Amino acid sequence: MTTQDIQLHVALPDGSIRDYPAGSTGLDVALGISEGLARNVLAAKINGQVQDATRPIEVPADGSAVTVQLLTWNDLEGKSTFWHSSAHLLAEALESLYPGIKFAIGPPIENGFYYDVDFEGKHFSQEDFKKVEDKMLELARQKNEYVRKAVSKADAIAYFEEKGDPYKIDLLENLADGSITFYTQGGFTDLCRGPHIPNTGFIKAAKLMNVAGAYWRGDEKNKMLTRIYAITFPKQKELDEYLVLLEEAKKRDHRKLGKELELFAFSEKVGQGLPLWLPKGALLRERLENFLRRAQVRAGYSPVVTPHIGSKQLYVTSGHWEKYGADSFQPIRTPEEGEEFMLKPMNCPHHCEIYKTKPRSYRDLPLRLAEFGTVYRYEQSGELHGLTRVRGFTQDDAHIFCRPDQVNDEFKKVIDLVLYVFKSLGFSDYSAQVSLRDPDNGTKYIGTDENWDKAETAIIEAANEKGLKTVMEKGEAAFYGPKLDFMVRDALGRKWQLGTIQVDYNLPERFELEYTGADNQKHRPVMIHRAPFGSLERFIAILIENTAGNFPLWLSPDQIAILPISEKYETYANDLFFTLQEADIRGFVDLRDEKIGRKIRDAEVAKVPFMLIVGEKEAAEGTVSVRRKGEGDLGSMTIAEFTALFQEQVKV
RNA sequence: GCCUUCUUAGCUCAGUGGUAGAGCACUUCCUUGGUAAGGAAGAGGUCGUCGGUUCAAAUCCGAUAGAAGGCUCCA
Repeated sequence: MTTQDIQLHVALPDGSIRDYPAGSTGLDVALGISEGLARNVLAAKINGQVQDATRPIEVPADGSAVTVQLLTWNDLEGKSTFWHSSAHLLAEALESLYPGIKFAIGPPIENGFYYDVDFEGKHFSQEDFKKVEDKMLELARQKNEYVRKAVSKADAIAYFEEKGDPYKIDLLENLADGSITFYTQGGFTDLCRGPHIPNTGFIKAAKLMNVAGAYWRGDEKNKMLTRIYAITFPKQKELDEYLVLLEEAKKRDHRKLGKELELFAFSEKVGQGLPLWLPKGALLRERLENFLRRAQVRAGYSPVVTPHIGSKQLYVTSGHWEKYGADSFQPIRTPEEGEEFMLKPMNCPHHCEIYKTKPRSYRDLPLRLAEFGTVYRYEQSGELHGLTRVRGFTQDDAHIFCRPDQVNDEFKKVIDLVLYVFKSLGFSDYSAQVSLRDPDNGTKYIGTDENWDKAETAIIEAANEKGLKTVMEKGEAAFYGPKLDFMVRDALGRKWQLGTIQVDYNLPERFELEYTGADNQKHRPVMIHRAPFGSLERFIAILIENTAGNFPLWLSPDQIAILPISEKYETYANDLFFTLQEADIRGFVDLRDEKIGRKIRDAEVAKVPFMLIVGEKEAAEGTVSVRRKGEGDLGSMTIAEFTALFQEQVKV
């Protein structure tokens, strides 16, 4: 290698600079470091841009160093490249098994990838998974290279016209000539910007996860395609581990645990999406409500109660009728007068009317009205999901009516409250999302641009001042105002909105809310809508999945189980039960004719935090033998000692 | 709402054309047992519902209800 050959300066992530001949690829760079690395390189990140590891790295005209990061399975971008290439492999397998099917898009996702396919009436279901997986692995073993080729738009269109792939042509319509590339591996060529892994041989394990319908371009007016979800791995062992992980996650599913722990149920007769809270679930709910009630008293909220129905006119005024009339249960009519009432889909209009019950002075503000308000919404049947998406649910709702100069401060106080709630319940893995309006879709919203700008600025400023790490999402706002949403994941990794805080300049206008200022003039208050839990139902669902049903002591429906060794100690057990009940400790006595081992096992399975075993010794000494769920025997102690231990652990 | 799949005892599930089965739970009896399942017996299902094909349907076909995974939606 002569000096003239060295033209490419590569800056590696560790800060070192290495020189390579012009025309070197990411793989060459890897080879220069170690052969092991070269075997594992999936793609290369060149100056921040991910590209094929097999593609020559462009030498900058000014001779400056190029930053190169070699991506492997351990990098998120390496994984997504791997899965993107796997999507092509899936398509190749499908095409060879079902010639003539049409392909739409096949992107990588968080866990794996999917490909949208038009089977044109051909049936495809889970029974076909195995042969597709086998075909994929068979093609993978051929170690076919992913070959990149730039094509003109005309040639690209001609190719897919010849092949008869209308979706690809549709995609091409929106692409600029000169930027179009094809990738070919084995016998399959796809329109694709790349990048891809070097060859199919990296893919050692493949599993189709499920099939689902998906509208072309996500528009329900378009044809529904078949979406095939799949995942691949560079090692069979990793697939096995992933499947075990999925099984574990399913055990935490709130629908499963809710049934097992007798927290809630659904009944066909009652109606879909309408949860029935069983005694234990209701207890849990009540404790959560009381927890927040106490926090809200400290934060200066005033509880209010409003009816479950409201005149349709109320919602015409608020704008909910116009925006969500079709998504609400239709109005109930009184038989004589023909008045129309709606099951309330929102509490805010009721609270606005409470505000209006008397003239308000600037001295009265902020006025914080809080209610555990149960609302009903006609959610699409296909969208209902356990407790996370239901048709009747209770919001821990409150509306803060304040002066414009109080908005920032009030908003920050609400952020504090939401974070306090999350922290108390052990939710550390949340993300904060600023949900803004979609500037291209004005008809979705009510209110003036000026008010929207004010509201959006207020949220962003308050979030920044609180040092919250936020992501901005356009088009996610409520129709009357922007939101700060707190998102948490469920056991299967799906994101749900829990807490929400919304600034609203619009409803005060619609309801003509006023207060008298220090200047003796009428002014318009600003509303902040907020719900730290969001909905009790959804919050509890996520709580169940986060804790796998092992609730903190203060929330446990049954905090103790008293387990007499035999029926001889029944009286002592019952006396103990009443004593502890006096100390506000809740639970039950297991009087079944079973051995102690059995009673312990059943209490453990029912996830009861404390087991109190009483027999001859305890009855004689006035003690209890304490066992903590998941930990085991703590030894015997007096009832007073146990009560003290309990009080220590029951604190929020 | 749309696509795919599923629905058998209280729960978890087996049973693919010849009129239903297991484990757990439940009831009764025996057992009075000291830190994760003591033993025995019993009871329990018009196989989601309605209709069709068939000599015969849990099983095949259609409709309908509910559930699951997605898509669209989500105040």
